[in-house]
Amino acid sequence: MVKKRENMLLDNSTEEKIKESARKVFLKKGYAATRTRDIAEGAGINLALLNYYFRSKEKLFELIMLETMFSFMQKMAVVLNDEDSKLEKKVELIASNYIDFFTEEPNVPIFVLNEMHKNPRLLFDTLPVRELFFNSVFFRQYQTQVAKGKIKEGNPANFLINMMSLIIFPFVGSPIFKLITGTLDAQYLELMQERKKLIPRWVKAMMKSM
Amino acid sequence: MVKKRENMLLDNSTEEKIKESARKVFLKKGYAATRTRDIAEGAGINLALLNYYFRSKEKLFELIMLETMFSFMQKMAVVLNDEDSKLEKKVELIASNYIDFFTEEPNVPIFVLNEMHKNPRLLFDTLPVRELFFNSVFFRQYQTQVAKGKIKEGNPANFLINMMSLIIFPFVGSPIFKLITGTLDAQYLELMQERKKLIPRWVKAMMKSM
DNA sequence: GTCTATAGGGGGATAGAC
DNA sequence: GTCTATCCCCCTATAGAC
Repeated sequence: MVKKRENMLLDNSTEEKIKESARKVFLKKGYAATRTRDIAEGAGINLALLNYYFRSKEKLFELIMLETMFSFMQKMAVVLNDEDSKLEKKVELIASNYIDFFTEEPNVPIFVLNEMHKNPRLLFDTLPVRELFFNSVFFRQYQTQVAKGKIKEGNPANFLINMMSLIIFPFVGSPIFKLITGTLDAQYLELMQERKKLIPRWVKAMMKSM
Repeated sequence: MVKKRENMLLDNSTEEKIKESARKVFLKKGYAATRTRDIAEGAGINLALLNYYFRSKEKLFELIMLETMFSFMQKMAVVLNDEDSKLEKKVELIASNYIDFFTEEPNVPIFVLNEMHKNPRLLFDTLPVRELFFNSVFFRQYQTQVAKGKIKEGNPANFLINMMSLIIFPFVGSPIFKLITGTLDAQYLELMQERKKLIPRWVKAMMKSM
């Protein structure tokens, strides 16, 4: 269902062209403000053809959403269950992966969060996120650290929330942060790169004092 | 321009009823998905009357947006410039104020962030946020701590970003976090309350190791 | 100020030719 | 598979009566 990036780029089928265009427009404008006409135009085809392939705007949207969330989760899942790396290294990898991902696709976070907020059902139809997290090597390692007293005992939810907040929110709130700090786009991206190394340290420091 | 809450609640004028309804619908659905018919219905008046008072959907939206952002910023501004409290106390107050605010109005953060992302111009037309922050007592205190070596030297932007991330993101990503951690709505709100006290500690711990 | 009625346009979806 | 033409609903905005 979800093809590899290489295949997608080589695949010049009409269906793929429409999906690429749809992805671009949906991510930029959100579901409600998107016009199927714009998607068609972006794909270099006709409106009728869009409906021929995907039946409706809604169906096309759900497909794009599913694929986007899947790639979103997958980035995490791979790292979470790596047996060879330690907890701190995993935090570093997660931060690094997501920061690279969002740097290339800056609209993904706000898009996913917003649509999810409007329609939480979209979440349930996807993946067993809950099991994915609690059965992970990552979580087991976290618990070990707590048992050893290296991480102060507390709600594990806070660990997850804090880590993801530090990684994702700077992208979600970028317009405000850029304005307040008077940072240009290029500088801001540099800052995000620096944060790859800082976030693991911060997470570590925080968790000692929960 | 922006009236006090007490006045708003007592003010039963048609104009105010429309604004209240508009606020509710816009916050819930976002600009694009909002129908002026729904606003009118919610206010118990007719569609024509809405345009009589506010000229257009867009004008009404801009007004609501402006007021929302204003109250958003004001919450911060008051604390930032308090001469009597120390830096750590300020972080505590900011966290506490925002968590209470978002608990009452859970749609505000994602709404503001999303609309701002779609149309960053909305930001520029508001307030001199930049000056507000850098000329604040808060920022001066931050610099003093850095000079004293109590906060490790680093980009001040990170201080702001991290604090706001820990405060706001849990509300923005609530659907996902609830799902992953298997938390019910009431429990999640409890968690947010607990975070009022935890966030200042975390911020402090982080800033020692920038 | 408030209403009813309607203009006017936009957008999603389909029929039907090629 | 792909196009043109068109349907039809929905939504914003306004005209005009009260």
